[in-house]
Formats: sequence, C-alpha cells, structure tokens
Amino acid sequence: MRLVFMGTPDFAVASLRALHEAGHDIAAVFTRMDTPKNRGMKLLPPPVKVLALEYGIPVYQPKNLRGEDTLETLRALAPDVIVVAAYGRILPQTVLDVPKYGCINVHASLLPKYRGAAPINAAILHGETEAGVTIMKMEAGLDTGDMLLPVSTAVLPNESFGSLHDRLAAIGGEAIVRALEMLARGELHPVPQRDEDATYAPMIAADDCRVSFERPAEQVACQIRAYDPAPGAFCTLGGGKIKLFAASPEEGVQGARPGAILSADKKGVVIACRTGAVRVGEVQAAGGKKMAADAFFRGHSALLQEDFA
RNA sequence: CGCGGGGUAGAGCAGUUCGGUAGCUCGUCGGGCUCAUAACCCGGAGGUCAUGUGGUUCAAAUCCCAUCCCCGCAA
Repeated sequence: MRLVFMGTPDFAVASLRALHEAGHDIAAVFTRMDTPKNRGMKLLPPPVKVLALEYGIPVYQPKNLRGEDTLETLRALAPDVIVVAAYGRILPQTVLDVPKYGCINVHASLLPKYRGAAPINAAILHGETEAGVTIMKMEAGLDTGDMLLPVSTAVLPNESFGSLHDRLAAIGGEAIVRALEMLARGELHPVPQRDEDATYAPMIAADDCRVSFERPAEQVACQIRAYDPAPGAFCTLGGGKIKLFAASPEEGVQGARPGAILSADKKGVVIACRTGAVRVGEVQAAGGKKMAADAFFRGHSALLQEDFA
C-alpha cells in the first residue's frame, strides 16, 4: 500500500516506525515545521522528522495544507491512503479527498470519548480505568469520523501520563498496521460515533497544571499523574514553584490542613488535601533537577515547616 | 544573542555578600546497644569545590574572564 504519513510528536513516531517495519511504501512524511524557539532559540525538528530522515523518506513541512502547491505535491505523490497520527493540524476537505481510500487517523482514546488534542492526559485526569486507541476514518470535523478499529488497554493503578502514552503509542502502531491489512482485504467496517457520548480533551493550558490541595486527594493524585512527566503539575512551597510527580492517594488521613506536610521519607512526601492526602514520590524545584522527595527535603529541611499551596 | 536558577563527598544541600582550617542531613564501612529494626550511640573512609593546571592575590569554593553541562520560564 502506497501511503503518505502525517504526524509530529513522539506518539506518531511509533506509528511511523510500525508502518515502515511492516514494509509499507511510505512515499512521504508531512510534519510540522521545526520549532524555532526553545531555551536559547534552538531550532528543534519534530521527532517524526528525525525518524523519517533516518529512513530516507522525503519530508515535507508546509506551513499549512491549504496552499495549492502543497495540494499539487500531495496529488503527485498519489497515495492510496494518508495515515495521520497527532499531526497537529486540521486537514481541509481538499486534502481528505486526495487518497483513494481517504485519510485514516490514529487517535489515542476510545472514541467518542476524548476527542481533541490531549486525550491521554484527559484519561488519566478523569481517573479512567480503561484507555485505548481508535483507528478512524477522517472527516472535516475534529475527530468525528467513523471508527474503524478500536483497541483498549487497562489503565494501571497510579499510572502516569508518560507510561500510558508510551503504551498507547505502541498499540497505535500495531493497530494502524492491522487496520491497513484489513483495509486491503476490505474487512474494515466503519462504525459511526455516538455524538451524544462525545467528550473533548482540549489542549493543555498552563493553568491546568496548577495543583490545588483544596480538592479531594483522589483528584489531586489524578491531576499530578495526568501531567507526569511533562509538562508537570506544579504548586508553590516556601514561595518557590515546585513540580510534583509520582503521586498516589494516601490511605487513612483525615482532617489535616490542606497543603500541610504530614511526613517525608524514602517513599515520598505526604501532603494533606481537602479530603485525604496524597503521597508524592518525586519533586522538581524551579532551576533544579527532578529528584526523590526524600532527597529534596534532605537538602531543604526548612521547607518541611512550610505548606504546599 | 528571549528571561532566569544552578554545577561543592555516592545523594540532596550550606558556605560565595565581606577571599583566610571543606561543613550539614542521608547513604556507605567498622564497632556498640537492642528480642528486634529503616531506630539509637560511637568511630572511619570518601571532595583536583564543573572545566581552563586562565587572571588578580601572600592566600580563591569565594573576586574577574572564558568554555562546557543541567534545569525553570517563555514560545
């Protein structure tokens, strides 16, 4: 099957690799432009671009997909299908119409739940016990197309975003390869999404990552795990910003002042919430590296007297 | 040249303002105590203070210069 791949971040890399290793003829890879700004203004290529170049696949990084020249390029590539995985751009109808079999998306949720940009974070944030990947037929709406192949996986207890992300990326790679096999055999059966069951997972805003201990411990723990390891849920301690990682609810704590440090040892620091408490295994203060909470407080013992806020 | 914090013992930090004996908590090793322990007591080992064998100085972790590396913010 001759295809064009569109994707940008690490999640898409797994799919690109799987397709390449399955022997598909990947005529070209479309990805976003190198981000010209980082600390020190470094130009960073998207992960998908790095792998594509490694494979010797032509890479295109158009500013948008509406330009006539881009459309011409796509048509000239004559793909049977376009595979999209976290490309980060809405595909206009003109692009959707190019391939014979249309455009197929690898989406990291069990649709119709969590349409949108940050489905994996949303699954953790909402305490889901099941997550997954849905291979879907793309249409003009945002993740609204017919479902072709859903694959689910259990969310482990206290699992963080990073771990689930990597697993779903791998599952996505396997699923898209399988879906293309089924497509070739005419075995794919589109199933419409029930729009009334749909929920959205919008892009993560900086404020989403701010932790408030004036909430139940379960929610606090989910929030911390939803942004672990990146971008990192944060709060303040002793006037400084501090990120929190490796969180789990702590049993048997009640009535403590929210934000108070109840204990700190090798297993982490226990912080009181509105109801219950959370145990945080790792922290990272501004300017510092991520480290075990135990190690952090060994060098900042005065902060043990402060409250998280 | 986007803004900013940092590099000191295996880990985390203090010391740098105002140059003058290398410190703290933990780990580690040895010993003691204990029914026992991640507890407690005593003792020891372990550091070219990121690099330049750079500059200033009688003397630099500390002041000056250059370089490398790590991280937060912003995008």
